[in-house]
Amino acid sequence: MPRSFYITTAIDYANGAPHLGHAYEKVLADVIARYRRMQGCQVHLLTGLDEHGQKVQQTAQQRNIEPQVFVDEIAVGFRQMLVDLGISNDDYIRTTETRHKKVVQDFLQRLHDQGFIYLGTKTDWYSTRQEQFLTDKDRNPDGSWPDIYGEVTQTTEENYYFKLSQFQPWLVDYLATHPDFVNPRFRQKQVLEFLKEPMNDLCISRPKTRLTWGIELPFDRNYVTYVWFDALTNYYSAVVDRGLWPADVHVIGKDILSPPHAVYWPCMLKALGLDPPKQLLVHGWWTINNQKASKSAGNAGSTLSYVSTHGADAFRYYLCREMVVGQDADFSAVSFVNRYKADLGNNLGNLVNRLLNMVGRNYAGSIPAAAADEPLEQGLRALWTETEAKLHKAIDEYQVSHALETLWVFISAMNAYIEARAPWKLAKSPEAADRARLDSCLAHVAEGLRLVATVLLPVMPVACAKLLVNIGRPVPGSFAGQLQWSQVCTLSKVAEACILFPPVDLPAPPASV
RNA sequence: GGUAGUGUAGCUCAGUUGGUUAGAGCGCCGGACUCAUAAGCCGGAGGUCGGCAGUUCAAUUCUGCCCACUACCA
Repeated sequence: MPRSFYITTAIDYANGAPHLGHAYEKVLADVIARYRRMQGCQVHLLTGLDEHGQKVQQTAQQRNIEPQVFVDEIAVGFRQMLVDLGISNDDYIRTTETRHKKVVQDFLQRLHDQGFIYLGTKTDWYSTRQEQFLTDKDRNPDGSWPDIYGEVTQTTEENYYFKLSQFQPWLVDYLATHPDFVNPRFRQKQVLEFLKEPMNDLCISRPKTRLTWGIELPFDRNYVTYVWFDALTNYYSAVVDRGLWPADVHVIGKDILSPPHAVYWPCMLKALGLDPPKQLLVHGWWTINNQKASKSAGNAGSTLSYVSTHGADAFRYYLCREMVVGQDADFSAVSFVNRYKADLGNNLGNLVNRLLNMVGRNYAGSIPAAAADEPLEQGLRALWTETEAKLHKAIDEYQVSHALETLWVFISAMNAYIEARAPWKLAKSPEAADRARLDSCLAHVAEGLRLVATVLLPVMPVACAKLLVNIGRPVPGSFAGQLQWSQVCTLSKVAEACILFPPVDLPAPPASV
């Protein structure tokens, strides 16, 4: 019985087009999912779309269409992005689906029955011009309201509240006893810091007079539920029939760690008698040319164009290599092109072609068996053993960039190994010993590339499959028995040539991007 | 104002459970080579590891204070 592994991304909010942040989170989750699949886990990768709420309702109104029609349109764009990026999600949940609504209502009813939800009143200041509630934070320093809000009136509104505060002691204790709940660890400290202050109960409803585009409260038809009980529940509603709860990892951005994922969600689950997710993997934000990615700057979407110019694999590699999970990273045309040319084209792609050409020239395209075994060969094999160990460690900590860094040390070493062996000289030697060295050289590079391509499949599925096929090897569906240094490439027929990462002439990018 | 993170070579960043000459990639300079996507290899220049103080035989790594930037909170 293979171990199951349930991993999710945050669901994207259906207001606007997909951008780099959306893309990265999917890629990171997908790489982890593919890696676990190769390790033999029964993986379930979930992503989806958050489709309710004020903004969606407003935008649909402005366009004079039904909200459902609007989100259906948005969903097409987001799902296309998944296809473009090669994301291997097993499911796609939309919060307007019946299967989701049923679970949300079931949750709400159960909590209401058990007394965890109550009706409360709250007095607020409301700006009719901005159609939003204001807090003291919005005031001018002198206590007056800024002009942009127009007339500000005091309103009293009844809403339903979840007794969040009563779970605070439990949560503090849970975090103390589960130091790996939030990865990276320094993020967990921030959550604990947040929990030093007493929490308020969580408002979970909006009256239909203000918001109709949402899931109706099962115990009061005049209200819909608001934001978190709807959005967070997707992780559970999508797998309710599969018995996959609790999730192994929720991949999220740092902006929605605290309080939603680290506070609301575990407390909601606790109240329902369900386990919290096993871990939250929190990534940072991308800047673009050292500037905040934003819709107004128009820089966030344009980065996705590299998928079409350089391929999804290169894009995935760049994102994984450049961002240390947890930290912020910067996306720039210069660094993208550098990574593409240097890491992918020169170090890896060119190495493949060196091998194919030499095997073609000297062995009629059939990989020789290793004959000589000297310190150069032993060194390369020892480096692989070391590389593989580091790689697994890095991936287990979800530090994909470290894993790739380590792997490129090995790729570099193969290039250096070829120089040291100088097969073009060996080929001209009449000595039998030199012929044996030539055999070994090409056999070792072939085997090294097989290992690299295998272990890189989760990051660059298409390019690595192509690499394996071009050295005459099948594409494995599992790591089992595939990561030891072996002689399986012997007598494999290689392709004549293979350009994995061709030089790309870029259309002159806008100077600002 | 509080809390956290970051501050290491020109640029982007690793790393150091405290210990000999601090690392990588890119960029730059020089060299040798030619199997290859003018790729690859070797060598070199370049750093008071943010500042100050403390602990220690020894600190870039630990502690305290300070400075700068970022994020969250107020």
